[in-house]
Amino acid sequence: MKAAPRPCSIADTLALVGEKYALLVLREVSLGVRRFDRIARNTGAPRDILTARLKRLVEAGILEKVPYSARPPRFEYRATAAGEELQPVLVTLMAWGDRHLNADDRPVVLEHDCGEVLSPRLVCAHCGGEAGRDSLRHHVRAPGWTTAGPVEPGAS
Amino acid sequence: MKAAPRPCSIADTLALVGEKYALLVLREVSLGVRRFDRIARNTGAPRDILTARLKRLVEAGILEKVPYSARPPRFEYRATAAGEELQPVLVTLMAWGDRHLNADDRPVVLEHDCGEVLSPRLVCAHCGGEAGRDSLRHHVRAPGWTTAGPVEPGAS
DNA sequence: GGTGAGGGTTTGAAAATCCAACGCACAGGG
DNA sequence: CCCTGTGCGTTGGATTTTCAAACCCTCACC
Repeated sequence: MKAAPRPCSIADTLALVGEKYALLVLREVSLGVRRFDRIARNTGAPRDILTARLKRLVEAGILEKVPYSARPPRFEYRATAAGEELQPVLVTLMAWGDRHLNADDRPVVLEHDCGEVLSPRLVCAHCGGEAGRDSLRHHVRAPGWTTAGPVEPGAS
Repeated sequence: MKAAPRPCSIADTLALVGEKYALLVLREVSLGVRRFDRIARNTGAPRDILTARLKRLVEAGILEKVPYSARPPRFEYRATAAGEELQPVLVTLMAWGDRHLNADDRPVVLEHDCGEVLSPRLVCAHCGGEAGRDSLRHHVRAPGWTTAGPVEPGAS
């Protein structure tokens, strides 16, 4: 055997949406841009790559194809419920980039219902307290693994 | 000209951490795994790729090299403040994978200070209200762009 | 009948990935 | 001293992906 990587939902999620352009496609769909040509232009993805990404995202249940014309057969792409649940990922990535890369002029600003510009904060749904590094503890449940690595750090 | 993609902090952030393995490296570092060999094994990244990713993340100010042995010269990799601010991204990705891919047996569980298993929630730091799709409005500030796309949808 | 839009597929060159092997610097043991 | 092992990479070559541009097909419209 040749040492499987750590079992992890982050890795599993990235296997679906971690390829180049996948999250940008989702961004466009979230913005209401649902057609092939527009998504291609707005993301910069080559058309053949976009074809592959859309196919994968549809198979993963993140997007769905909805017909908007029968003849010729034409579809648009919409986020499913699962797809919409990825929005916090987009928002969080955007907030990081706004802070660290585009501090002086943000390309897009999100306005929250309350009227303020959104700065997103991750909290515990249960107690409402901040969910930051210092308030979290990892419990590795995958058999054979610990926080540091595999139990048997070499052999099989 | 050949049509630049939409200016966007999500894209800018992904240009740094969107390559394969980059976020998994950050995951390991966040878990306290800081040395080359272990990161390689736990993520599954080929060693040459890992070299490239670490270099890029260090240059981006997300990780830093800290010497832990002078002779032979050896370094470990730690998250900078900017790097730690990416943790919400990891947590959010993990939550999605836990819900949609590993619902019946999560490889890793996060426990919040309050004693409960964390389910993360994104809120507005200002008012504390949920920051979901329906409570957000996009304002595109980049010149020449609207929510739907470029102002002049073809020409330059 | 010609033109144009929408949504892809094809083609071939360029870049990134993967994996195994190698290199180097040192530590520890015999 | 010699041999082995560990840590951290680098190198070489085969394999995949990406990319950009061109092509194709179906219709709508004039």
